Amino acid sequence: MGLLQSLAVSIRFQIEATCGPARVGKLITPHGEVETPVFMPVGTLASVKGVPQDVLEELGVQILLGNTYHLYLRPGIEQIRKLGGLHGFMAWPRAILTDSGGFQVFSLNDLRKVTEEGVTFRSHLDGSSHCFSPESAMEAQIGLGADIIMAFDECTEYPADGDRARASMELTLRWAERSRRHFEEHKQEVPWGISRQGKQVLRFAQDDNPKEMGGGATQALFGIVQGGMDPQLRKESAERTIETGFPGYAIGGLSVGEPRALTREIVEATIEHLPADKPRYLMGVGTPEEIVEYANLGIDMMDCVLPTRAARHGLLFTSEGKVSIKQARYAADQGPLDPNCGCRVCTRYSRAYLRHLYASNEVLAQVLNTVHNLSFYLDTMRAVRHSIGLGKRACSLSGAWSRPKP
RNA sequence: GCACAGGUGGGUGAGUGGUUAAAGCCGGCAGACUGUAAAUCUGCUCCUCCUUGCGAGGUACGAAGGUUCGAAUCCUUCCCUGUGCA
Repeated sequence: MGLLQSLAVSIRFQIEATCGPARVGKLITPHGEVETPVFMPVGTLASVKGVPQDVLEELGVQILLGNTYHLYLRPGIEQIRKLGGLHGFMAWPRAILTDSGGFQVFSLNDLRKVTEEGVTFRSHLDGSSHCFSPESAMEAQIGLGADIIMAFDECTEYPADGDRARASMELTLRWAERSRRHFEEHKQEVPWGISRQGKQVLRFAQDDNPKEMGGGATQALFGIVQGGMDPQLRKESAERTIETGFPGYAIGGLSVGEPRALTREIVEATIEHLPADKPRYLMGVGTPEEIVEYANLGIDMMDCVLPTRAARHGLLFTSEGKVSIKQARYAADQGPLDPNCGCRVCTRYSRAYLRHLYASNEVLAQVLNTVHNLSFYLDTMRAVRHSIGLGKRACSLSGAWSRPKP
């Protein structure tokens, strides 16, 4: 691998304590430190649906996800680049990770065609035709300017037979190589992000971390391990992705409809082949109990639409289990959503009010529900870091998660 | 009092002789949601029974009668509601 220089300063990962396979650490990015294990809320369209950026900051969100495919279609990469990159555009001073669009190869099943070169998509917005290749996905992500960007991969569907899983894995490996090559040749400094007034608004990065990152930090490109549900393929995918060389590794292709026990099995089978000193990112996971479980297994980063989407659908996660706030039983319930939660929603509003907002289709229902769910997830991860830091295996905020509902 | 228009399941509202226990929507109940085509989607929602099935009975479209093989749908009377005129 001597041909390609190793990356200039992009991110650094420090492990501070471990407990078995679990670890707590710091991911130092051009836009601040991220304490790991971390849960990353999903903000596909440069927005965590329903929650303003300042509220996200107050909740303690340290890193957000954005999506290349969606932002490419609207408002367009060039537009965002001109407006200060994703950070400047959405006025988010902390870290951002963009997904490459690889997942849309999977989820937009009916609207795409995969070839060696890349993927031809039909826009879900207007039906227009677009191509994504490893190179163009890198170009787009360089334009967006997130701190961490992802290799362009193919998320293997489930179920997939052995031949299909291997072929898909091989394709992802070739795309990983192309992604890295293109990125190395074209990578740029992460834009600080410029506000409307022309001032630098991203003071956190500027003031608190200038020496760490030297102000000239580049983006970091992570590789993605595929291999379907076959531990052998996973091993091979991990080893060969590592050979290509990335500052962090993601486990992709899970949470695609397989049984949960299998997800865990594959995570364990994959994780043992990933380097201990690099961040490990499990993509698309999971429920509150799952994120705890995976942190215990040594996963450092996770993201999932579940807390935000479920919130908009009236499903709330609490220390006492799931609460479907839409139910009429809460119509006169004056109690807090979660008596053990200190979030701004639980300390201020009643279940009856939240239920009313939901039933009335008020936008505020989505806002408050999302704030609570994110708060619950972030609290859970804080507790996990605390426990692992103390050398204890983390446990879920409540046993409710592992108990069957009464 | 007269003239029109109406009275349908928890609400609203289709249906004007037979595949109608009765569309759709709302409400109610249950469920799904895991790198966001998702403020979305899926069931169920008269009663009883069972072998839970495009199952068997029973009720049901203001009330009571009638016509008809068959009526929410046609006729008669009554009750009620809205609008207009006195």
